[in-house]
Amino acid sequence: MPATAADPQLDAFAAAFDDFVRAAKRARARVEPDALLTTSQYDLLCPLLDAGDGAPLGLRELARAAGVSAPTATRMIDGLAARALVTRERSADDRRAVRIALTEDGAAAVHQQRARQHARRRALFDQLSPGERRAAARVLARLATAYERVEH
Amino acid sequence: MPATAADPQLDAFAAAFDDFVRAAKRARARVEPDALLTTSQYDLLCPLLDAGDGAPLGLRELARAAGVSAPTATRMIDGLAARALVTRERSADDRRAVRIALTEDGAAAVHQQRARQHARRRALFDQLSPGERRAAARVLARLATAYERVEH
DNA sequence: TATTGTTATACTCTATAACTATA
DNA sequence: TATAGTTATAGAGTATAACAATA
Repeated sequence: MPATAADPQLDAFAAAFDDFVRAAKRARARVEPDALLTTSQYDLLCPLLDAGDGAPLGLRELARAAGVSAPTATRMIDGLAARALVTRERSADDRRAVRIALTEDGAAAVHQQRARQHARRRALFDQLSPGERRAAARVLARLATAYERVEH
Repeated sequence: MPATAADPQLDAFAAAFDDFVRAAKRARARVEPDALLTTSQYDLLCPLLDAGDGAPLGLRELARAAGVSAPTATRMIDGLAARALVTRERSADDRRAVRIALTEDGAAAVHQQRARQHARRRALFDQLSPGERRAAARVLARLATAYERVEH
């Protein structure tokens, strides 16, 4: 029935991949409900925390890093500013630009989210034997580079 | 600075995990734009294809399998029915229930999506050496079970 | 009373196109 | 003309609460 010959190894790989994706999705759904930030908001604000100490960044910069369009970032920042998690000010040197910075509450929220993510990673890690840990790190890194080489 | 002692192995695992997630997200973004179905729609309709040959299922059944609420499934089915990818009929035996079935176009759309997913998996698989393929299948399966055991 | 599904409502995420203001 | 950002518009996905119809 299939157009291509069956490949048991590929089938095993695909099945494992599916199981992994589904398990990760369920795990995320279990944790997300009471988080202060959605995943998208976390991705958008992360560069501000990494820039450190209230250092502001431009909207375009945040949008590009998070992989969203500028209007999407504007909308998201609207909501986050309304919750007083970020400030948005017109830049003095270039009056077209805005300078977006984390408030204390905003930095705390991003920190909290990061800590949760670390805790989840650690809980997963803790389930593995030492050999499995090494294998997992190697495989995930390898898959990441493989993805980048697939029909760019 | 960190509250817990540094663990280079955990750090390597977490970094590899992050890289993997980001690479997967980028790959998905590259492929999705011209697909007939979104990922959510595909997840909702998959059980209908698996049930086979126009066999109808109830709305609640589809919602539960896809992990969404009943109103969400109703909305999604509204859109899919408007595009003539599914039919929705009141059941004769239980007049509360609706029977949702794929049309020919709907089945073709789900098939197409599945074929694309397989092609992407295969392309990734093809990047790996035989040893890496075995290791990847083993690790992904292991991580899936580990997820299920994390603070249920 | 319990179940199936829909409507009402509300919010987030997402994009493209058109616009403003500044450089 | 080019760049930074916003507004307008549109649509998907998501949920909870309230409802209708049927069992």
